[in-house]
Formats: sequence, structure tokens, C-alpha cells
Amino acid sequence: MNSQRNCDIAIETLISMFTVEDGEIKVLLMRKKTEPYKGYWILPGDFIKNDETLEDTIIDAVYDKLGIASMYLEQAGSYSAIDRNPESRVIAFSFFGLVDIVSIKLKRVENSEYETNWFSIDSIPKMGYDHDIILNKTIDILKNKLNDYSFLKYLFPSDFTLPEIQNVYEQLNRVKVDRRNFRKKILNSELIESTGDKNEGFMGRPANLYRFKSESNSVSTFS
Amino acid sequence: MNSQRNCDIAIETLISMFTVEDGEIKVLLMRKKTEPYKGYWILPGDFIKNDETLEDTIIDAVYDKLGIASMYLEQAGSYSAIDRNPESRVIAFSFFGLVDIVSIKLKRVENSEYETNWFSIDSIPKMGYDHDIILNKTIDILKNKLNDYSFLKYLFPSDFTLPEIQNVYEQLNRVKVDRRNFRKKILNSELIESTGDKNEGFMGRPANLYRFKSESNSVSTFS
DNA sequence: GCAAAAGTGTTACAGATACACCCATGC
DNA sequence: GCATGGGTGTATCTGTAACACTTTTGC
Repeated sequence: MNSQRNCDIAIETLISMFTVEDGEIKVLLMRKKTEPYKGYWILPGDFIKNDETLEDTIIDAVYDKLGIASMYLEQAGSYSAIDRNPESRVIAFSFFGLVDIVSIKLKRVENSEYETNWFSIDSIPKMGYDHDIILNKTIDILKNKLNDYSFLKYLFPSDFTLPEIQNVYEQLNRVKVDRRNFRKKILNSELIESTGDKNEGFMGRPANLYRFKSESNSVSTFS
Repeated sequence: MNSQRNCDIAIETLISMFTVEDGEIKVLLMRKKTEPYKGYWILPGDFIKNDETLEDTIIDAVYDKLGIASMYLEQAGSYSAIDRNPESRVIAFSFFGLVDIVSIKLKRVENSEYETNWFSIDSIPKMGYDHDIILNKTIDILKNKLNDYSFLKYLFPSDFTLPEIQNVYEQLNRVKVDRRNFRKKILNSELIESTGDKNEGFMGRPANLYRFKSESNSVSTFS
């Protein structure tokens, strides 16, 4: 390690945070209010500070800008192309996050300083910088993650129905699966248990409600 | 993105490069010649320069310090603990690399400036900084990668025997598998083909030699 | 001819897939 | 009572796991 260090490079963290709302998988984006890319949507994030790890930075950014205090968080990738930011050299570290919509609605502090919106991953708006590339890469990670049912607990900790969770699975993988086979597989996994309640008030027969069996149930988890 | 950028943080890249030699999975380490951690072994790498991506940096470091020009390369993770370097703030980006021992021996330029050595992943020496943590994390990635037989082509492009490749599989996963089942599975994958030659001159019956069917056969690949 | 290591085929089990009818509720 | 969506069981298939003897070479 005898070559020179270089300090003209800034480091930012960016997060692709996913949730499920109304049966759709959505990602949280912010609208940029200044040039360049004014009016475009971007991934939330921040520049790193001296006394912070990358993880600290992203947790703070998510809390300060989005009002979200608890989530599943994991490193995703790095983006270091020389000209990815037209103003100066910035290297980005991308994170992958999962939150459940119920806890967001309960805990989220509305902050008028930032315009944010949840977009379905099937209709992403025009994004600034290389954030569309970063987001698409993270969506691929999401697809891989959710093949393992245990990650669903971050999106649906409690009071979900099997048809709901099957719907998310089918959206993400763009397939239709047999209801009986899906139920067998997820119930055999022993990850979830019935709450005893039913999802009443909708058309048709009420669905049973389930929850993930809780050991270490969420809150800022790192891999 | 309105918080201040901070330029007091250096960025380094580090690589855990693996090969197979004499039936053992090995990683390439360098011995540190200056304090701190003088005499300890560390992962090869370098500080990033202004006109380089992270990938450029690691490719250059591997070529300049190790004389290796061609490999499979992939991002692994980032390490940003405040005090991971006792001298100053340095964030590390870890890469994962695979090379085959034959091409190393053919192409490698010996460079007396650096003391390097291939260590079996079962007997890693005392390492400086947090490099043991980084290496162990990358070994986990290696284990996952090699469950997919197609990655074996970076370690064994040609003229390998099935017992050799089975031995690597067994070492990595610390299991013994049935020879017949292993052969069936890898031959059914249609990834490899017989070269027609045999591995003569050893004890016992000579083994058939195989090669990976080549479409896009190696050379600095990124995922 | 004997020691060493490679090559081979069949059966059993488990996980995944395909498939159709009945049940509980709202209107 | 009918439309809507949820819940259930069985038969087949496919991939994985278990298992022992024969073949080719060096010495």
C-alpha cells in the first residue's frame, strides 16, 4: 500500500427501499429539487461523514429524509464510473432495504422538505444520474432474495394472507403458480403460523391471517 | 443531496483472489513490509486514483503487484468502520477473483518488490488490519459461487479430471459426495466435454480429461 | 498379481408439479 | 342463490441420494 491516497473523490450512499402496498411491490424515490437533473427522481441517500460508516450514513439519511426508523438493510454494490456525476467525482455505494407498509404508516414522520413517492417497480419514472441502472440492479437482488421465503418477513411481518404473499411472488417472478402448491411449500417451511383471525370485509371467502414466527423479528438488520 | 461532502476519507480496493493448486483452494496474500502490521499478511489492493474506477484500480493492482493479467472479477463488499485503519480513515472495497493456476504459471511476471504467497484457505496466516474478516466473508461468497458449476471454469478451464473437481467441491463444502452422483450431475449440466485425452503417469487408472465448453471463456469478466 | 485410483448402473426417496372440486362470505 | 375469492388432497414426475463391483494403470 505505498501508492498515494487521493482525496478528491466524494462518497455517497444510495438506497433502493422496497415495500408492498395494495399488492404491488414499490420503491421509494425522491424528487430532485436542484440542477442538475432538477425534477427527476433519484434514489434517497447522502454523502458520508467523517465519523460515520456507510451503514450509519444510510440509516441517518433514511430517517432524516424519509422518517423511517427501522428496516432490513444490506449492501448491494458500488458505482464508480468517472463521469457518473457531471459535477464532480462521486463514488456511490448502493444499499438494499425492505420495510413493511404498516410500520411505515405508523411510524413515518412526514417531512415537507422532501418530495417522495412510492413507485411500482413496473413503472419507474425517469431517473437522474445513473440511478436507473443502480435501481435495476437492486431489483435483481430483490428477486433473488425473495426466492427465500424468510425475507418476506420484512415486507409482511404479521396479519398477511397467503394469497397476498403469493401475489407478490408472482409479480416479482412474472409467473403464475398453483395455489395449492404455493401453500404447501410456504406452510411446510414452518416460518409462518396462523394468527387465528380472518381477513373479513372483502369479497368472497375470508382468508386466514398469518404471521412470521418471531425470533429476532426485524429492526435494522445487517447481513 | 444537500449535505456537505467530505474529502478526508481515502478509498482502497482489496482483492481475495482464489485458485486451485495441488488439489487445494488457495488465496493470494502479500506480506506487509512497513509499519503498521509490518510482517503480517494482507490482501493485495491499492488506493483509488482520480481517473480510475474501482475495477480499474483492482485490475491495475493485480497486474502491477502480482503480474496477473486475466481473471474473473466481481464486487464483494465494503468495509467502512471508523477505526479499521489505525492511521487514517480508509474505506475498503472488497473484490472477489478467480484464476486458474496454469495461466498464472504461464503468464505471471515475477516481481521481487512484493513478497506474495498462495495460502490454503484452511490455513490462513495472521493478517493485518481487518483483512481476516474481509477474507472470511469472501470465502463465504466463494462457497456460494461454486455451488454453480459454471464458475468452476475460471479455476479449471481445460484438462481437468472429474476427481480433481470433485475434490475441490468436497473441500469447500466439507462433505464427501458419491463419485457416481457427482459425475452424473456435472456431466448432465452439459457445461463440460471430454478432451479425449487421459491423465497418465499417476498411480491407478488414468482419469479422462475434460474441458469447459467455450463460449466467452474467461478474461476479466464482470457481473 | 497386487495396490491404487477411475469408471459405471439401478433402486429408493423427496421435493416439485399438475390438476378440480368444495367452502365461506357479500350482495 | 349467485358471484367472488379461499381452502383442500392425490397422482405423477424429476432430480437427488444411496449403494458395490469392475477396469486400467504402475510397480
